[in-house]
Amino acid sequence: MVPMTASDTRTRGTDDVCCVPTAVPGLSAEEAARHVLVFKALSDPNRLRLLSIVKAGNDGEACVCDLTAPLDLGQPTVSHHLRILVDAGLLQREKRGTWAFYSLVPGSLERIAATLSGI
Amino acid sequence: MVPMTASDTRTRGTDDVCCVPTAVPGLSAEEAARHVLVFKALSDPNRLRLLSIVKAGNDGEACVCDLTAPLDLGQPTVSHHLRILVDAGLLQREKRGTWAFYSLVPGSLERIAATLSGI
DNA sequence: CACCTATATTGACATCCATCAATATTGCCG
DNA sequence: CGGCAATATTGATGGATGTCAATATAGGTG
Repeated sequence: MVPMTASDTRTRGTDDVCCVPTAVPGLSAEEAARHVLVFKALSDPNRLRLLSIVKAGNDGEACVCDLTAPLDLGQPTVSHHLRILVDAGLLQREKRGTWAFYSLVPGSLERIAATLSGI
Repeated sequence: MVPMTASDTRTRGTDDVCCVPTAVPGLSAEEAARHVLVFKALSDPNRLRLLSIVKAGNDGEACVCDLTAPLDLGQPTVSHHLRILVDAGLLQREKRGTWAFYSLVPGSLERIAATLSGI
């Protein structure tokens, strides 16, 4: 194998060399672990639908009982998903009387889009 | 409980009613299932780091042997993650000689950002 | 062809996660 | 206070997933 340093800027082709670590390490393990929390929250189809329904709801909010029927899921499961979305910073909860109303955290989706660019 | 139709535009408060399905159903189950594939691919810290290293690599590409060491993972595991990223449409693979070079699919991150807005 | 290197695939295993049933909590109303 | 309605929590369970060891494939070189 031909030796090749990290500062070598040649494009590597078939007859060239490989396995030269780049100078830029990319995302650290800590940054990656932080970013992944949001994507994990988005990694369930029912949670995507929850976000969608909440966003489309009256005044941009919806209560749990609005969300159980369209998803064909039990109430505890919906509460579970909502908790994950709140923990990820995507939804916020406001209790009014017996009901809990969920709404999008302003700017949260835009913040995720920015995270994507920074990857 | 006070009856309330779906076309009622009042804001629901403590002394009001709940459980009125919205006219707009939000994301369908099929759309959600399709969108979730990409977010699942982004839901692993090592895969985020792979994307980051590939993007920062020389000519925006990197081969598998560039990726094994910084992640402290075995080569089969790295290949496994790369496959998931390719299947999700985030990376593309080009084989040159013995080596396989991976690079970002142009516009893929921007497309995900657009997906987020459409949720 | 024989051998080596880089990458991919397979199988096994431990862990995580979505879901539900059952139960607890909270708040309203009589 | 007693009861009811809405939501949250807990425990259990089946299925998905990340990881590795072992093996297979493909391409280059002698």
